[in-house]
Amino acid sequence: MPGKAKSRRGEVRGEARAGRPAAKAQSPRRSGCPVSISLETFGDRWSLLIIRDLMVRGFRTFKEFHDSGEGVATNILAERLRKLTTAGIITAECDQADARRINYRLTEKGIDLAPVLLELLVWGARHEHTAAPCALIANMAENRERVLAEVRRRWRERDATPLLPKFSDAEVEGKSEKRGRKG
Amino acid sequence: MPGKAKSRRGEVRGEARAGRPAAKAQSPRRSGCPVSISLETFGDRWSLLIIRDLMVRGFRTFKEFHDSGEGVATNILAERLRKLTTAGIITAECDQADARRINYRLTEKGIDLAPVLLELLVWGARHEHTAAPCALIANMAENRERVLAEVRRRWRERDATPLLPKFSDAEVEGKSEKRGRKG
DNA sequence: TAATATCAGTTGCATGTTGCAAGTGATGAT
DNA sequence: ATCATCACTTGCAACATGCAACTGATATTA
Repeated sequence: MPGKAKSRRGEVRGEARAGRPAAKAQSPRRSGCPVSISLETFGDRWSLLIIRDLMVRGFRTFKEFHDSGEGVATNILAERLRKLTTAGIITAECDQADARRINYRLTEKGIDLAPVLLELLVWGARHEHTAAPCALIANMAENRERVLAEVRRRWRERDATPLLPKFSDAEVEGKSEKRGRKG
Repeated sequence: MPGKAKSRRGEVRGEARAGRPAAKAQSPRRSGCPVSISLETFGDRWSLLIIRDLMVRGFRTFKEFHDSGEGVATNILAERLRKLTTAGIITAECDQADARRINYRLTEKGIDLAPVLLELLVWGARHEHTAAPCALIANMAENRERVLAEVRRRWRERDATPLLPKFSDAEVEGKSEKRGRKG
């Protein structure tokens, strides 16, 4: 079972420190705003990249996430998978064919993050230098409903075919200025 | 001018450490994925909350952000405002009527994050215990285009009327289980 | 004009988080 | 039996965060 830590530092802490992000549900210092609460649940970089990889790359396992090219540390990856499982955004199940492996999957709650990921994708491709093909992203931006429906269909049917490839790292430098980009 | 630090720790660092999120544009370890790059630009919790406050609460000043009820530290707030300015997501201009104040504003690039924030809001209200009125969020979810158009209109016309109130902290506990929520 | 308050930060330091690299235990392949 | 693989755990160094006090500039008040 993932995340079965023998002990955790800070576990015996008293009251949560004022101002520190309330990672635990019972922390008393928490805004009631849905955006704030969402960010507490999954808002860190690595969690969102795990969700991305599950959603659009068809990844399922710890090793696939680790080899995504983003440079995540194994202890952080393990910790995020545990947190996302606890939050009910993903599930973990042992691979029947290979007991070493754990297969992760988005839950209903998790797949509902598809619109968030799609908007991040569209924004990033429009405003930053990326390795994403312009035509591909433009098409996704024009057909949001269709893309989201397809994301959901692949999730429902456990179809691991990637919706997006792994974008090369090396292509980012040297791309021309984006149209309309300011600042 | 905001963020004009006398000195910054880490500024004389050599090569960026492998695996550390590439906060600087020239870092060599960066995925080409738009989602990953977006998260590097503004993906941390406090940055997103600043953008939220500019976008839907009509906040403009350092003090307003600080008093948002989220518990942000002043050094972190100052740092995030500087980074968001550098990234071209917000601008800072001195208040003509009061030279002590700096008024922050979303840029074109920044207001384009409205769909991301709206999806976070909708997801959070649907899947977590929040203090947001259900009818209000349901209405926003049903009329995404209209809400986004209104967000843009208020931005364009520098209309600081809040689109959303500050949700109380105290209401989060004790709300009934959300419909359809699992985990 | 002097005293006080406000604004936007800065600072030093303690604490928490992140990430490296080595390592572990269970399992599968040879 | 040996080796490789998978999903982690571990100890520790480096970095990030946040507290509380503080600063300089500016506005308000007496």
